[in-house]
Amino acid sequence: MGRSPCCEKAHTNKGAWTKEEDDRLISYIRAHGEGCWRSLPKAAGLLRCGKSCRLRWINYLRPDLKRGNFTEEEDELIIKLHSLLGNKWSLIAGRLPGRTDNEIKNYWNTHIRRKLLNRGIDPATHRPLNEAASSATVVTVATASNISFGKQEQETSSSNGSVVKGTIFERCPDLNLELTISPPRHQQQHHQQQPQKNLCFVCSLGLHNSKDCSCNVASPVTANTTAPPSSAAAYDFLGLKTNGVWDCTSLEMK
DNA sequence: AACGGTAGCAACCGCAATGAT
DNA sequence: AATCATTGCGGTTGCTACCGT
Repeated sequence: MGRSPCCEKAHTNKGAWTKEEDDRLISYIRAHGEGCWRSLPKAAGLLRCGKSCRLRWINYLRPDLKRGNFTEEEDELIIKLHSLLGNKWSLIAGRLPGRTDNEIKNYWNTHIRRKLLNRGIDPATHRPLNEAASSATVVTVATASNISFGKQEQETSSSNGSVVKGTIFERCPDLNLELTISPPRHQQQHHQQQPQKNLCFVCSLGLHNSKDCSCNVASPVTANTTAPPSSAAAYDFLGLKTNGVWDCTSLEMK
């Protein structure tokens, strides 16, 4: 038994959005807020499916979007986050205020991939191209070994391709690339006003009191973040192990 | 000026995850 | 626990603008 279609395709528009459709969607969401995407098109008088409305709003009509070129800092941040998270575009987007997952994904595919290739780096593995080619090991986007927990790891690659430590950090030593746990976008808006402590990567993952902590912040970041007891759990938390109760998606509190 | 190739980006599609019943 | 509905994500497609010949 197949899934029911998300909308009556025969009665929906497709393709580029018109100014009038945009206006209708904006005014409806301003009046009623986001959500109920399935019923929104009918209520807003749009001949679009809910998914299309959601995509249009999230990617282009949201008022908090930052349009325009990516800065060099954003470039490097995306590269770093991609090395940690892989193609988790929504998570990466969560670390770049005003940028959307779709925008970052497109930017990655059109600009950053080429940029990395020009540097001689495999955009998929973030390792040198010649080395990536010779390595028999499939290196997932975020090997546990290239996460720095506030310590400068200087180990270089081994011949079997198992370990490359700190390569990205060495390339961009000035960049503050610490990940922080954050709620989804709509929740972020409520929390953005609150001042945030400067947390190290370990604490940002909820691993407080860890021996790897470099910022010595003892209390949890948020009340509903349960901290795994060790840095090994951080690897799980990032989805670096296979059976993930702790996987990348857990970075967003639902 | 015309044409073909390429790059960039908006939008769609299918699937997985999550929530509700 | 099972099923269905809905939402969200990532991969892919297709259109348009730009550039070189």
